[in-house]
Order: sequence, then C-alpha cells, then structure tokens
Amino acid sequence: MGGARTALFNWLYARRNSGTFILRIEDTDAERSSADMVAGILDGMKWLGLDWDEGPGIGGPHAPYFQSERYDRHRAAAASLVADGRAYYCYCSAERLRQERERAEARGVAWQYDRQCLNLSAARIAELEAANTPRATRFKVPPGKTAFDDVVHGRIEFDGDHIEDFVIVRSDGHPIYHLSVVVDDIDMEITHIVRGDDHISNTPKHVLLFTALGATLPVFAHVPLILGADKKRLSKRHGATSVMEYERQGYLPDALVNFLALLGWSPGDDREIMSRRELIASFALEGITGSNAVFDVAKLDWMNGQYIARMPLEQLTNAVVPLLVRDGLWPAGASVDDWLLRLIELLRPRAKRLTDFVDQARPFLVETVEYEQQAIHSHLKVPHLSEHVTAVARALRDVVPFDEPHLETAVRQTAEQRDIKAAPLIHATRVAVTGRTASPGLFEVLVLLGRERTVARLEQLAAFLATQT
RNA sequence: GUCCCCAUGGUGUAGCUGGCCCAACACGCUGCCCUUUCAAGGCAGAGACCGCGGGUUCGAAUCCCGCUGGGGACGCCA
Repeated sequence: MGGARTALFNWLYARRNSGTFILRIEDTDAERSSADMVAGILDGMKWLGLDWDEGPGIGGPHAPYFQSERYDRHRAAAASLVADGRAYYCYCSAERLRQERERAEARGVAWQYDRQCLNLSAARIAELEAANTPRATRFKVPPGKTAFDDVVHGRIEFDGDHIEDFVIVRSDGHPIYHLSVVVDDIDMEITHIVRGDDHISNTPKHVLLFTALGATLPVFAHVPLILGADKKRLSKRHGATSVMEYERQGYLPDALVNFLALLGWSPGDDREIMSRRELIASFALEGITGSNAVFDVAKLDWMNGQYIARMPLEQLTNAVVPLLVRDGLWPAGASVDDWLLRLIELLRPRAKRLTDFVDQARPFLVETVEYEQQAIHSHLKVPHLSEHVTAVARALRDVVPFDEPHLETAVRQTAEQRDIKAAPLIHATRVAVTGRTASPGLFEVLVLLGRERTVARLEQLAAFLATQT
C-alpha cells in the first residue's frame, strides 16, 4: 500500500504538471525479484488507473525499463568513478565485514566500513589480483556535509562521517541499488524523485553519486510512511498489503485512490470526496505532510460506501456480477436484467464493499434459505406463530397487485384479524424469506422475491415451526 | 548505540507569513429523528488545556531552545 500511495503521488504530480510518468522496475536483487512480483506491481497500477507514459509494456525513449537490463551502464559508471579516484576496489571478505559488524554490535555501537582497502599499496593490490581475490567497488565518501533540499522536509543535512564508503558494485559484478538508481535517474532524465521517507537516509549517498557523476540534482520529495493501527509500518500483519488484495475485498479503485491521496496529503481545504480530475487539479508536493499516517480501514470503508452510493447503477451492477458468479449465485454469461438492477439498487445503501452485495443478495438468489440462529431466537419464539405465518402465506397468495402498499396492507390486516401486533408478524416474515434478522425493507424484499417464492418460503417456515413444537 | 524525520481529539487532516482558534472539517463513537429490522439519510453531542518544559512577544497551536515520545535508516537488500 505504501508503494501504491507513493506511485499515486508521482502520478498525480506528473499529471498535474503535464510531465512524464516513468515506471521503472528496480529488480537489482535477483532473490527478491520475480515475474510474479513484477506482475503484481503492474496489475496493481493498472487496476488503480495509474497509467505510465514510459515503462514496461509500452517502452519509450529511455528503454529498457527493467533495471536488470541496464547493468552495463551501471558498471560503466562505476568504472569511471574508479578511474576518477572517486571509488575504489575493496577486497575485504564478507566474513570479515560480518565479524566486525557483530563485534561492534556487541558493544552497542554502529560499525562503518573501516576503509581498509582505501590505501592498499600497488604491490598488495597486485598480489590480491594475482590471487584472483573477489573485489567489490566502494564509493569514497568525501569529508564534509552533504545536503539536499527536500520539498516536504526542507533542507536535510548529513555529516560525511556518518556515511560509510558504501558498496556500489558487488564482488560478483552486480551493481548495487544506490548506483543503479542514480545512473538510471540520470539516463532517464528524471527531474523529480518522490519516494518513501525510508529512503531519506539513502539520499545523501545518491546526492554524492549524482555529484560525482557530474549530474545536477533532481528535486527530492520524501513522503511519510503509512502505518498500521499499531503505529508500526504497514505489513502483512495488518491484513491486506498488495493492491490486488483490496480488489478482492471489494474496494473500488476510485475510492482507494481517493483515500490514499488523503493519507499524507490534503488539498488545503475541507474537500474529501475527490475525483481523479479534482485530485490532479489540486495536487502539489507542498501539500504533503511530514508526519506518518495511520491507515484507517474504517474510513476507507466509509469512503468506499460513498463511491458505491454515487456510482451509476449499471456500472455498479456490472462490478458486482463477477463476484456473484464467483460465488455461484449468478450464472456466468447471463445478461444483467431489470430484476438484478432493482436488487442491487435495494442493497446499495447497505453496502460498503462490493462483497457486501454478495452476502446480502444471497437470500434472493438461492432456492432455500437457512434460518440464522439469532433469527430463530429473536423472532420465532412467538406463540402460535406457525398458524400466523400460514395465515400470512394465505393472504399474500391473493394480493393483487403484488406491490409494496398492498403487501403491507395485507400483512397488517392479517395481524389485526389474528389479534396480534404487526411487528412480530413482519419479523417472522423476514426470517421466512431471508433467514435473517436484518434485511432491506421487508415489502420491497417481497416484491423482488415475487409471489411464488414468498408464499413458498412462508409455508416452509410454517412447516418448520410446526415441527418445533 | 549513532544518524535522520516527525509530534493538533481514537484516526486522517486544516490552521503553522503569531492576534479572526477557549482550535475547524471528515471518519469513528454516543444520543435523537425516520422506522417492521439493518443500513442509508437528517439532527444533536462527547472527545485536544494544540506531547512536556522553558523562552521570545502586549499576545503562540503557530517563532526559538531543551526534553520526552513515535517512526525510519544504519547490508556486497531495495
């Protein structure tokens, strides 16, 4: 989600300023990168409607857009840095570095590379090379301060003493992320880097590289992180993490985009429900807050409900149908008819997520309903209810026309004739046709269900009640 | 431990060129209305001495310092 929000900010900024939104896949780490992961990112972006102007699938003047296909450029840049004396080879073994780090940690101190390989003699280097010792490439961090102006945080300064001589090319020849991003950003003519706050401490390294490579600095904007309800960084523990998981849970892309845009950013006024157009028109990096934001599912649900409430009925129905099909409640390929449209409209004010429709539509789409335990307890413990229900069934069999006012009159009259209140009869009828304690207005439900099913279910309940006593 | 970022009610934000703020909007929460239930909707309300402590000033949520708290980064990961 954090990544999606960051992508959204980038997209909004590019669209607002008629810029170019470039999608580059940073798959430098073979172990963590996979086709699945990439597909997940692309699917998520597409679903959210964050279209890119250059990148995977569509290409562009700065191709290729997979970082792993740009290694040669990265290595060339590293070589030039070594040639310029701005980087050097490091022959230290991973084992040695690990031990040093552990030793330092045991003392509660942070360890930085000790520059053992910075001043190796020519003879020593020749010796190591002759022995075919694996070598990594390290950037030689110059003394003094490194600073940059961040659009959301202002000026941020780091002391060179706190930046170690970081590796830019591994001993196996693979470039490290820091080198790759900077080289690619330069090559791709990136003007604005909008990314998560967690990169802020990497930025001085990047600034150093931009400078060493003779490039001008892009604009940096580090956006705050999204936290879970426990104020910890959003992760698997907090439930859904991937964008597509939210689709599965019944959220609308427009609602999620709107919600995400308001996490850490505000247009400066009180607007909350904002279309993409409005979002784009109002977006500015300056409106991004500096503090982390907690992801509040309750508010997302509310917002999704707002979008459901405002969606054109046909569009909404078309979005729900696949879910109904998935649950076997609606035949695949069947066309949307007027009856379905009316059902969706009836359920609409009660739905926060698309999946709510599935649950609520069930009684209308299955042959026989099951009575909830709670419903039996609350509404079926009425004396002589079986006979009452039978009477209702009989009354409704003859109601003409089978519409709300006539149905209501019929039920109320039945109650009157049997000298009981209407409420218990209405509740029992609800249980008969839906099996539940809660549903949309009963008479609307009956109309939608139709005479045949209504009467059948009432008789069914009467029979059920008869066996209970 | 070191470095960096942040700090307005439970949550997201507005206000932050100081006075219009004994703090606004939204979600959530509570109650009422509507009502056959559940929602939706309408109305009302509770909830923040603007993290704490010092300054500066006639006056500070708004400026400065310290503290505390939260978060992030400290990898031949990205």
